[in-house]
Amino acid sequence: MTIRELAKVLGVSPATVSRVINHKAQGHVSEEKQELVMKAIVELGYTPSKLAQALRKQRTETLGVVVPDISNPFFSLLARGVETCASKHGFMTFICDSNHSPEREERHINNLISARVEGMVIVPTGEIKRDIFKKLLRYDINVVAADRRISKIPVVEADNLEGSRKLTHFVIEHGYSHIAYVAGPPNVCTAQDRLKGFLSALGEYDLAAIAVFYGDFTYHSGYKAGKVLLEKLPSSEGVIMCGNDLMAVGVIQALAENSYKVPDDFGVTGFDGLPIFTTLGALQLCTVKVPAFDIGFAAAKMIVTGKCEDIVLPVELVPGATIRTVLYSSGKNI
Amino acid sequence: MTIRELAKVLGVSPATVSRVINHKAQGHVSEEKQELVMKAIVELGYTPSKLAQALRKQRTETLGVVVPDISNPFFSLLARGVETCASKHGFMTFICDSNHSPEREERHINNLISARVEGMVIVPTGEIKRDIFKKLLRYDINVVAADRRISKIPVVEADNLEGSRKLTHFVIEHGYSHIAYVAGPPNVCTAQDRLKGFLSALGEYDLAAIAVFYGDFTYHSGYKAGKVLLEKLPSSEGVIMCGNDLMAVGVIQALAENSYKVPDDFGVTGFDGLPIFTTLGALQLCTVKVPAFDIGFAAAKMIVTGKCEDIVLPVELVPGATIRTVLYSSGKNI
DNA sequence: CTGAAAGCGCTAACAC
DNA sequence: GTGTTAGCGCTTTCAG
Repeated sequence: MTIRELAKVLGVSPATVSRVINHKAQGHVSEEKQELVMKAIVELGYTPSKLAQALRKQRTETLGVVVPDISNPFFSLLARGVETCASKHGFMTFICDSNHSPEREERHINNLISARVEGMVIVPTGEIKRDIFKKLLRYDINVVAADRRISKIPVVEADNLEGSRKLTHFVIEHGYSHIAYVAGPPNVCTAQDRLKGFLSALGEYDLAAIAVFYGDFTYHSGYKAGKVLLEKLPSSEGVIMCGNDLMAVGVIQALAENSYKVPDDFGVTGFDGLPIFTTLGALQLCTVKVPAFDIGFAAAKMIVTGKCEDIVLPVELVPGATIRTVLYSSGKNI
Repeated sequence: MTIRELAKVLGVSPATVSRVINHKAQGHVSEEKQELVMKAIVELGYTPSKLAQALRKQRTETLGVVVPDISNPFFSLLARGVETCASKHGFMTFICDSNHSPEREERHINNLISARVEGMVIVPTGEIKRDIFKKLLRYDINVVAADRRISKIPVVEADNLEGSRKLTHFVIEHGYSHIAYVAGPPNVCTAQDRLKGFLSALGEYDLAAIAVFYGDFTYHSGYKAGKVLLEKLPSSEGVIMCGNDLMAVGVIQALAENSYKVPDDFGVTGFDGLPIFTTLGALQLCTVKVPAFDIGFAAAKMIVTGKCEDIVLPVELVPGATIRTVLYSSGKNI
């Protein structure tokens, strides 16, 4: 069923049908023919081909979004933000999963270029190669980085540095002075920003970290960190701050297996503030809420509106119940 | 940059370029010209337009998948399964989020038809309307339902009935005889199957449920159920079985707020077995693992291979640590 | 081995 | 108001 067939059935020209499909009938197609066409469209189940439309109009009205792992609630929320904004502007969205692999990421980007998306938002696994840039430019496709900065493309990110600093202040002001940190991977800028914020806040109080453990943002690495750090921290006045919620949950699990209670024996903090984690288990995680949906939404908006300036979104401290007040513990009065 | 421009630059015909792009150069294009073309492609950053290709070949090699909520780990895992299988066969995937709304679902299906996807997998929010069916047929688009059955289209689902029955046996054999159930929404068949399996297993032991609470699969509804059921169950020998993990976590939270421990005071079970939940908090949830990824993968495979017969995937009991052994409690010897 | 030409489904400029 | 026509970027006969 093509526009031509439909036109033939009705005894009108394809142009007439096209005009009503595209809402350009106003004053160009008689009322009666408009109704005739519209009725036939629903009766025959005709649906215009976006392919042909896009080819002709030179506009696909599609967006792409590439995330490292769609089954991670943070990224799927971000993707949802992109889709929501895109949909609002009549765009369709290709959601792609790079599985943390630069190769898969590149393949997806190429696919999206080939699909002639009008723009894409990427949570990048690393820098973007020269030849990819060339193609993007060649086909006039806007790219914006979400959540993580990379060179030469605009970014929408959260204020991880400030969030981490605030969280650290909050912890210190609860009386903790023995603080260990479980950082995310060194090659991911969000992880670095959070670590930096932590260290800078520590510096302001003339404190030093008991230990810094490098994980990879997974539950498992948090669990391992928990096991290791257990030996370095004094129970009942120690706190383990984590680069994200998932690792915090891993830490809590590790502590639980050694019969330590949170926050009675150890304090624990996370980062991300995903609904799924903050309210999970018996207690509310002390964390920082990063607006994943908003990041995606803003990134998509950049593309559809064409305004491409960096955006840093504020974050919000979630006090939770996984830290407590520590009093005059090791002779140190805060 | 079109194929014609590229051809002109090289002084060859578009047909020649097309042949090398489509790997149809074997014996049709001289070695030297092949290399010439391939070099030019990377140097000029030429990427063929899938739009034009699809229009001409009458094959888009794209799939669509519509899920109720992409930020729910179960569905994003399912979507990932679809995407993985599709990608393996050279297909691109449109992932759409219906947000549990039949209207949004319909809009997405229409968009997918318009994009001329070769097939789509849907986790349906309800039945599919006649006129949608007509269009699907008109454009020869295969649809398969994933996770939930609906009329007249093939389905890939998990064996919820049997899984729930097994889980209930498992619980009863641990000595529990005071069992409450938190069901999912009545209009979702997975919820109904799980409830049925539960009731049937109960019947085999001549037991009756203390109470059945209807939730909606959300954390919040589990939480509410927990608060309510607290008053109906005897502590230390009661168990609350839930229609999914998320509600189980809500129940655990509600219990915790009333200073009840799991499994010491109450047993709790879930359903889904998502990695994110089974290992969360201090204890491993007793649940049934539903292969979300495999469901999506199998559904996509149905479409790309054209074999469309219903599939029921087996599920797996995860013992966990949220139930314990209850001995000869209320005079009832199991 | 290579190129010319037709046409996939649609829209927009132009005629009437 | 309406129809005719050309052409978006590509593939694929068909000739040579």
